[in-house]
Amino acid sequence: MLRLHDTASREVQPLTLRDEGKVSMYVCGPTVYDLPHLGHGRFTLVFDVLRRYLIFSGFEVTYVSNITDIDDNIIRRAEREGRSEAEVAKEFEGHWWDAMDALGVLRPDHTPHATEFVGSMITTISQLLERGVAYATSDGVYLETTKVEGYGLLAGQPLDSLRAGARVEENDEKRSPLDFALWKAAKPGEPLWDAPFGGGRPGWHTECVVMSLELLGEGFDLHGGGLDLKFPHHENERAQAVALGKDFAHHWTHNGWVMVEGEKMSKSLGNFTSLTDLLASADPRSYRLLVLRSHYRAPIEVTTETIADAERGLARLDSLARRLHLTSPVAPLRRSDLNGDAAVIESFCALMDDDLQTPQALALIFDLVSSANTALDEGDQERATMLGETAVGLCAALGLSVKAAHLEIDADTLALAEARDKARDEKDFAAADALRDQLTALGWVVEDTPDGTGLRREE
RNA sequence: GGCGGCGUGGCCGAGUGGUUAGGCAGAGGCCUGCAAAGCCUUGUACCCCGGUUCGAAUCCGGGCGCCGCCUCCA
Repeated sequence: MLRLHDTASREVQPLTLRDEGKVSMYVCGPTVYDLPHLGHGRFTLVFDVLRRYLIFSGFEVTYVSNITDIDDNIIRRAEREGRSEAEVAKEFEGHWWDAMDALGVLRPDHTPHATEFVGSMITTISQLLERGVAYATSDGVYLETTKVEGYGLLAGQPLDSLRAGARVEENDEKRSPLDFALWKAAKPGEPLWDAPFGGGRPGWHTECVVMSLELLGEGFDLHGGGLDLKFPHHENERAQAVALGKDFAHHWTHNGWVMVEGEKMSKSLGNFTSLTDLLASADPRSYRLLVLRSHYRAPIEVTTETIADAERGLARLDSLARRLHLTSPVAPLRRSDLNGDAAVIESFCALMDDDLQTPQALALIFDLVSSANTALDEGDQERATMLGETAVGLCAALGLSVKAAHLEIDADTLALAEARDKARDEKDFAAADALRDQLTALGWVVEDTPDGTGLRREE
């Protein structure tokens, strides 16, 4: 069974399952008020890899990831741009899915929107009030964290230090600085939902508890997100579940940060902060490779150099796929459907089962690439294909597709290639080289193959 | 202030008490008409100072440097 780092215990632990063979996971999604950034890209890739690997391992996975479509940032933007919150949310949710599709991140099985669950949230908040663990103030409803058993578990810090660092707010009705809003009373002009405790909107931490419990049920297996969510967001989700007397997530996993050349993130330095920009200017697969190349809990450095480096690594994979005419499966691959080098697949799984050691798993794949190329050079087509299929299959297990597909080549280009073959046959190398130059100028990379001039697009 | 992480060869980035990570880039060679792709070979690496040990980059102590969280930012 897969062993994964658990934030609550701060140890790598077996992922125990509520239902045998089935994994239920909830990953906190975006608040859609702006374009997705690199951090969004990383966490979605990390958990996409986890999900795909679980599927590869034969589990039936239910993956839930929410869209927060109402919050202060959305309200501010809507106000600034003179349009509705729903319009803002819709626009940026569109950008979100565009980016996810480009990254090859599988769509969640369920994508709850906060605004669809306000009724359930109101019910939940009422229950917390009834239980005496929440209280109303003039500006909303708060959870009384001091009444929650084990508050601070995920933060991993003594409550005193959390308290010491808590922001001093103008609201002195809060009984503890750590208490957080379950419900925010609407100010004039703000969108609101009616509730017994006054019109307003839900606080951020409430939606994920309500939606995860409603869609996955009590005691679901895994809750994930970026490192920054562990406190206060996940801490506060957990606090509500505990206060409700409900069994919440059994395993907490958080991924590390994205660094962009220290703190400088200006576009003038050539750094990417918007995922949308990155995806437009580089092969989207390069970001997945970059993410896989370091451990999911380690910080990663994203620069134009590291992206370019990953793109060249990709070229090596593509090149093998091209030599062997292999293509990646479209649907998530299962181990039982992969025929290949059994020993290597076994090693791969052992690495992945040990807290997702993707860097070593990649090393294994690149070793396969070398072996397959060697076999090809030695004329052992059968062995080369077996090794190549293993490599492509393991890439698929990580969600990394290879690009061997033959491109549509227009008639003019084809004519140039044929003319070059003819010139080469006639040993007219000056003419052949001139034709190659022409093709290069058109953006093609010319590679000689046993079948004559081979063409591929320059990346 | 409290808590936590990190410092590996030109770059990125794993790992480990003694044995080749891997990728990219570089050098040499093979293949090729020449290239491209591929293959082979190659690289004095582990922040500093002590200590433990037969042996430490890996363990312990100290130092230096960098970073994050403690603020509804993934």
